[in-house]
Amino acid sequence: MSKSTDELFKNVISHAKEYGFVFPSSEIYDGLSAVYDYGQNGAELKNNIKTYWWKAMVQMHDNIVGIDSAIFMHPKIWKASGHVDGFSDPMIDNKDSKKRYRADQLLEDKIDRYDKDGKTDKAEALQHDMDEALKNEDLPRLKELIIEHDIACPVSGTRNWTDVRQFNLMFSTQMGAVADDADVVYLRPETAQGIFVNYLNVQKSGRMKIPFGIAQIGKAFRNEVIARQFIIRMREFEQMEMQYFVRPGTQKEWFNQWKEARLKWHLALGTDAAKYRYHEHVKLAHYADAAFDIEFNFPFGFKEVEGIHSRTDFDLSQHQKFSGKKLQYFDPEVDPETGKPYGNYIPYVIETSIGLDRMFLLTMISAFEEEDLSTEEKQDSRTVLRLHPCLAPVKAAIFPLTKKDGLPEKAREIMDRLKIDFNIQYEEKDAIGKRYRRQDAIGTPFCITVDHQTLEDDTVTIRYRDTMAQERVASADLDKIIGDQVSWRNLLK
RNA sequence: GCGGAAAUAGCUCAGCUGGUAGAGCAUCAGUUUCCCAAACUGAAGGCCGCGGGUUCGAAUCCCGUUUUCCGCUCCA
Repeated sequence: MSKSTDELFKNVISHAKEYGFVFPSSEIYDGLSAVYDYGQNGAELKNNIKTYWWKAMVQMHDNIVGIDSAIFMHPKIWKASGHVDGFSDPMIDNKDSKKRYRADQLLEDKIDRYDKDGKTDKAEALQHDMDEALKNEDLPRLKELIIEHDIACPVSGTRNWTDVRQFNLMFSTQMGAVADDADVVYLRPETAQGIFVNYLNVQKSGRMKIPFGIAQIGKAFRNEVIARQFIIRMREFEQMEMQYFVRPGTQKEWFNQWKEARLKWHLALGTDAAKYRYHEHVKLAHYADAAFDIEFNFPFGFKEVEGIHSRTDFDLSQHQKFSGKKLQYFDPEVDPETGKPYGNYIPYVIETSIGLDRMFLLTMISAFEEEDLSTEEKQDSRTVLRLHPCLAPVKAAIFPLTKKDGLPEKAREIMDRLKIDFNIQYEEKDAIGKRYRRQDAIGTPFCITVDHQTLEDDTVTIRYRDTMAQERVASADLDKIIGDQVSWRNLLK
């Protein structure tokens, strides 16, 4: 990280706290690791990002509907999805090289080596012992096996191992008042499964025809081994996901379509296109047949903001298997090749999954500017958030030029009218210039000033955040001027 | 989880070799000004992250701990 981008990131974090966007959680108790709260302006900005996404995905597509599923789900769901097995690994660290390994993989490697050396009996014995230990979740036994079979760290070559520890990335809690193993439930580690298990409900009650999508915005929880870089990786985070159900064989086509549509959604906000890139997954997860990330160039490098994954029929098939309920779809459309309907099948799924908190940070970083306004006479600068007007927490601020002569009353009158449609702030404290700068800092696109002339002819000055230019307009026109700029039409058309 | 660095007012930071806390900005009240960081007067705000220890005395030295940042590591 270069010095200037490092500075930028630090400044954005300070700014986010100072102006009520993001606070460390439980700060008066020293904070809670990797958990953050959204403040008064942050909550508005986040809600606006959600609205933009929801409108673009649900409202603009007549074949996509939105749901809101519970965070608690049947524990079997996480067996079916692979999270119980895939999200909890026995790990061991080498104290010399500081490298961490999956204990079972170290043993697997050893088994392979035994096989290669022709020591098949040893290989079989170890395989048996390991399977036994894994089945019983006997972690100390796994370490014994590593010691017994003289396994050394591939990096340091030493046998100086820590104990084997279980890393489970899912948070668990008990359901029901009596603590009992049988009642363990997990906090969902992704929102997608809430969509998959409701796929049939939505399809039937909404009479959805393939292709169709189900969208959801919601919290997910992961007990990350390490969670850092501000709100990039949090233990509690929010996802905006859409699962698009398609006929098998057409997934490639839809995958490409969504890949492009999603990048377009990002770029519509006016963010520098050069900051974005696609990243193709070379090593695919077990459920996917194609995967692209949309990455953004954060001050600390390119990071995933959104993933577009072709998930095949893996999830629905798994749920059909584990639940015993048929999750197939009857497609009455005629296949031109066979002349018969496509009939019953389990749909394939294209997933678009965006991290809301990352999107929030991306938006803050892109908008943040420390602008030098110095002239020959005096030094001057301002901090301005160049947020898209649709996303700005406060749409307009209303100032009486002075605190007397009836100007505050007039200003309040205009505010009372505008606040029905827009989030408006009123300020009369301090000099006008200072009030402008305060609004710049939270990204308010318009400042409206009521002066003595307003009392005579009902005109006001409107000052634009980005250019700092002022214009005198009729107060009656404000609704339209602001309305045009903050209309979702600007992003969705 | 390992290694390194840091933590002092809302923010940015100063505080020397130990002697019970300071600046700028921000906040609040008032006076004055009135279209781009104005001035003046006053006020509030800190158990110096937390807990131990050394000492007559600790923001300062030592140990532990929490949180944050950086590098590994991890990342469905």
